[in-house]
Formats: sequence, structure tokens, C-alpha cells
Amino acid sequence: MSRWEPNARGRLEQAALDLYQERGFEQTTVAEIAERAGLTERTFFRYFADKREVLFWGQGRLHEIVVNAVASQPVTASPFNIVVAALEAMAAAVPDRPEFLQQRQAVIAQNPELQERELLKMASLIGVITEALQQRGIPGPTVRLLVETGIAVYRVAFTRWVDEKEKGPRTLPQLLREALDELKAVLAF
Amino acid sequence: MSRWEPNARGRLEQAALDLYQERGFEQTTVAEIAERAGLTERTFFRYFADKREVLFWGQGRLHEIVVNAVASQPVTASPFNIVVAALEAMAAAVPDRPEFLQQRQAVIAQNPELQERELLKMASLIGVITEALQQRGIPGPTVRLLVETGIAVYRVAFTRWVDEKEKGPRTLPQLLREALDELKAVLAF
DNA sequence: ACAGTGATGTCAGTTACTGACATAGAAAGT
DNA sequence: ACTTTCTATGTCAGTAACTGACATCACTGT
Repeated sequence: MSRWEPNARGRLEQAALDLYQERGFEQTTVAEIAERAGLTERTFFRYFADKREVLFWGQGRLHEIVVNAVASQPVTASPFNIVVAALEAMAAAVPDRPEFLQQRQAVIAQNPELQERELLKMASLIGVITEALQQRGIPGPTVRLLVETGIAVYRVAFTRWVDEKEKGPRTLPQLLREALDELKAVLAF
Repeated sequence: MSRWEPNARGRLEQAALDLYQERGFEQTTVAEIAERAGLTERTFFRYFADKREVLFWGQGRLHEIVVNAVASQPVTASPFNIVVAALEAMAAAVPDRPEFLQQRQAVIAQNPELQERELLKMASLIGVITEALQQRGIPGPTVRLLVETGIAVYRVAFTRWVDEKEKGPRTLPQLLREALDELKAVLAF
């Protein structure tokens, strides 16, 4: 028998998500989260940098995944295809827990501060992918544009995927492809 | 002679921008900003919702501009061209004060919290444009994708414009066009 | 048995932000 | 001219996010 209940971080995450949903993000105090998890406020801040980060921890993993995806592309691949590969790797890394993701996205959708954090995480991914492409020697100024657009496509596909869970059987990689094709079509005008 | 020095909001903006640059955003307290502006902390929060917003006030104006730009497009215009018109209207509304914009962007570039806010403002613009397009009866699911991509293009063009000030003579609308063409080219692969 | 380690608790402090009320000129009404 | 009302600001007290310093105590290895 260990001194403390296991998985403190997980308990804090779950307590936070539930409370944010029940009362809203602003109406929830960190002290309440900690109490529900059987811990103290101070311990919360040892695991998470701030009150928002509790919903976004895990995203750090995405950085490596994306970097690896870029690195493992053949040298002959076009910048466009490399970006697509990165997006597909991200899509594949999304945990397949629809209830959890839906709850999380619903909470985020209701609070601008959480949206800010989500947008920052995406921007951070843009930076990582851009850097990875440049280190591959891909010539400069278009890269950022391409990556920025790629993430926009990913965001749209991800939103659709979460929104249509239960009903539609389309997978996230499928939706990604569809969104890319849509974009090409609509840019033709 | 009036009771108070005029332009309290402007003084607060200037004091904040200067202090953020001198000491960094986190190292600056609102009390310090207010003191430099000859006011009190409480008054700061009457003008700005929070410590970050002082750098982003003004953006509210952009919403109307963009909505008007969309509304004034001919009914025959394609969704793509409407979005381009909205982006060009945004570009035209940027105040032509390079020193100010550079200082502001430099401050934002150094602080994640400020980046979050900037990203949220952009997301808000995406929402406004998307809504304006949908109210024009433009069919649904592709719109968000188109607008999201459009803003990504705008961001890249704007960054380039700020970065190349002094040296290059390219205007923001020009850079916008160039970025759009680049995107079309690179998506062809 | 005992010293060290690591996850947690306790506590005090700073600062962002808010609500309630006070004040003093300026403007407006009579 | 006198009074009332309006408005931008100040004062003050309070909440809650976040941080640093130090304490605790079961477990671990020697």
C-alpha cells in the first residue's frame, strides 16, 4: 500500500474537466478542483502551470510525433506532401475516446480563455512543423504559409470529426483528405 | 481648463506599450502602467478588460470593417473573392504607423500570453467573416475552411509586411496577393 | 537502523481583477 | 446665480490565481 493514492495528475485532470463542465471554467476555483481530487491547491500547480493547462497537458507529445513524421518522409517528398504527412500523424495520434474529447471540446467552446490556450497550442505546432521543414532544407518563405494553411485544414477537419461523432463513420484522416480537396476546389476561383 | 488631462486611454496604451518593451510584459504591473499614465490601477481596468487587452483595443473596429466589406460585394462574387475582399479591407484599415506596429509586434512576439490574445482576435475575425458569408446565403460547410485559410494567408502577409518595413516597398495588399498566389502554387502538389 | 528522496502539505506573499462607495469639477436645468 | 445631475476618477476592501520557502513522512537503499 503506497502512501498516496496513485495517479494524482489524472485525478486532477478528471476533476477539472468535470467541474468546468458542471459550473463553467470561471466559476470553478483551483481549490475546488484540488479538493475533489483529494489534494491541495499547491499540488495542482506542481502538475499544471496554470488553471487552463490542465486541459492541454498531453499536447507536448504531439510535438515529437509531428517532428518524427516529418523526419521520416522520403527526401523526394514535396513540401505539400510532407505537411500532409504531419497532419495525418497528428490525426492518428488523437486518442480514440470520443466522450472525453467531446466533453473537452464542449468546455473549451464555452470559454474564450480556453480557446486562447488551444489556439496557442496550434500555433506552437505550426512553429514546430515549420522548423522541421526548414531543417530539411526546404526553401524558406512559402513554408510558413503552407504550414499555417495545413493547420487550418486540420482544425476544420478535427472540429467536424468531433461534431459528427456517433452519427457519421468518417475517420479523422478521411475528413482531413476531404477538407484538403475542398480547399483546392474553392481556391480555384 | 478641464478637470483631467485628456486622452486617458491613449496615455494608458502608450505607458503600457513602453513598459512592456522596457521590462517585459510579466515584469510590468498594472499599478506601474497607471502610475506612468498619471492614473490609478482601478481606472486602467475601467478602460481595458485586462492587462493584455491594452494592446488589442482598436481591433473591435476591424469587425465592422470586415462585415461592411463582405456586405458591399456584388451578389455575383464567388466566396473566394468575397474573402479576398474582406482581407483587403482589413489590410487597408491597418494604421500606417510602422514604428508603433513594429514595437507592438515585437512585444507580442516575446510573450505567449499576448500571442494567445492575438490569436483569439484573429479567431474572432474568422467567426465574423464566416457568419457574414453564411448570412449571404453561401452554402455551408466549405465556408469555414475558406475563411480559416484566408486568415492564415493574411497573418503571413502581415508578418512579412511588418518584418520588412523600411527596406522593402511592398504594400500590405500587394503582399496579400502574393501570398495567395504562392498558396495556390504550393497546393498544386 | 538510518540517512536520503520525493510527493505532498502549510503558509505567507504578490498581483490581477471586481464591486461598492466617495468626490469634485463640469454641464445642464430652472 | 443656484441647484441638480452627470461623469471620470479615486479609495478601499475583497477574491482568487499563482509562487517561493519550508515542513512532513512513508518509502528506498545501504
